[in-house]
Amino acid sequence: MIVSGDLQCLKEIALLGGLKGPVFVSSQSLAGALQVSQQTASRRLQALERQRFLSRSVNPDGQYITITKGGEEALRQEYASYCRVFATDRQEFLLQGSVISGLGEGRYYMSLRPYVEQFAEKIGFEPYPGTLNLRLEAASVGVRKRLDQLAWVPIRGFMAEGRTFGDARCLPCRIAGIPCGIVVPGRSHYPDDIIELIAPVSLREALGVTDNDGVTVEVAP
Amino acid sequence: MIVSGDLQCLKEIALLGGLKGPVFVSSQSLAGALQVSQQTASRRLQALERQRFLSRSVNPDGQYITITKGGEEALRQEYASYCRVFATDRQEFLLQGSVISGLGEGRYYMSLRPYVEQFAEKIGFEPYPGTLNLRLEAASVGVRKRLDQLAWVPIRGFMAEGRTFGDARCLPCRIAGIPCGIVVPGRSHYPDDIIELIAPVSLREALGVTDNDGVTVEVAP
DNA sequence: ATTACTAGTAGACGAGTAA
DNA sequence: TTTACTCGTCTACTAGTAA
Repeated sequence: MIVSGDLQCLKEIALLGGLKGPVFVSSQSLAGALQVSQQTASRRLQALERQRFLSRSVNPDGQYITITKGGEEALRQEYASYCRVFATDRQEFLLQGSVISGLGEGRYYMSLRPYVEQFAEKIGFEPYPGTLNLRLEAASVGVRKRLDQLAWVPIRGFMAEGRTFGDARCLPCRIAGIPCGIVVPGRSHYPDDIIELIAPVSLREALGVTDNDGVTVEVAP
Repeated sequence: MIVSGDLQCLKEIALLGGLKGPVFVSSQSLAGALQVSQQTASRRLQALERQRFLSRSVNPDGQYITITKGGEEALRQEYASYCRVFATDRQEFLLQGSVISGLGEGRYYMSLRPYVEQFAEKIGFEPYPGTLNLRLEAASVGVRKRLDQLAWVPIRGFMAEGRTFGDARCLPCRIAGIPCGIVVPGRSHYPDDIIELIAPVSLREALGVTDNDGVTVEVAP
């Protein structure tokens, strides 16, 4: 097991080209890059050599360093860890739920021009006047929560007819290839297990579904 | 500057999902993963919290940990290093955005000789005094983040007229064949969806664009 | 210039333990 | 069970310096 300080040193040499061939380095310059003393850099190199992560030819005016197969292996392992951390960006989320009846509010809001225009501009389609409400499976509720980390599109509220229409946010997604959006009203705390969807068409018609039918929503950030 | 031991700890939490949301961890289990004592793991968490790389809610039976923006940035920086080490395939990135008005600061900075000379030397052109600001499409914001893994050209700050002008970095790119550069001020936390561009000519004139017009930026490392 | 030894020491470590 | 404190040990650091 390589210690993190040594690994950091090995990475620095790799950045200088130590994987492709010998690089000329002084313990002084390496110390600068690692923000440690020259002595510590020197000791790190000795340690890495002893563990056979690199090989050196030490000269009176510097040294030529090459990273060995073993060293490359150690670096690749670390690289793989970071890939796993950030590969989640391309991860796909699937939500499973069943159709329920809403209160008809969706239809009202989706007919208001200021909202419609924002959706058209920001999401890429004019929403059909009406929303599809889904009750999520228990297993999907956790997934739903993770969606909050993604890049939702903000929808601004407005004033009209003497009242205030609040902010909202929308997350683009797909159902059976149809572009949709999960819409969440701004402040009101929505139940965890209910989502409301907009689409350019009537989803009930396009999918041929009615109350209690199962639906899968795909979110691919 | 985050020390390597702390970074290793932060990475471990990221692997457990600390970037997506709170993860439940005990210092004991973390200690096992890091091959250190429970006390050391606990100390690492305190250090990371103090440096605002993560936030915690500590309970009598464990703790919920979330990695902050700052922590994610530190991890991405490390990831970027490894990407540079192992980058083999050259891929092209396309950013789509629309022209917005800046605050006129770009014009000021791009008229300062120490900056101008560095751009001329390192990027290959003298920047026109003024920058083009773009608001990125939602879909391009993710692409923008990935650009951080490429090899940006560092621009050093300087002192003049009794004040300090900060570091910056620049990534060469093209718009409609015109060589450009994306410029990001050193430390200041820039909005994710805004980029600032320099070019040897006035981009507004050369492209014939004005506010809200769409522009495509090509980055080919 | 270099590398890397010795010496002295700051600080990181794990053990024990309280809350 | 937890977290995280104190404490004693010893590692790992920097400074000085030889080759």
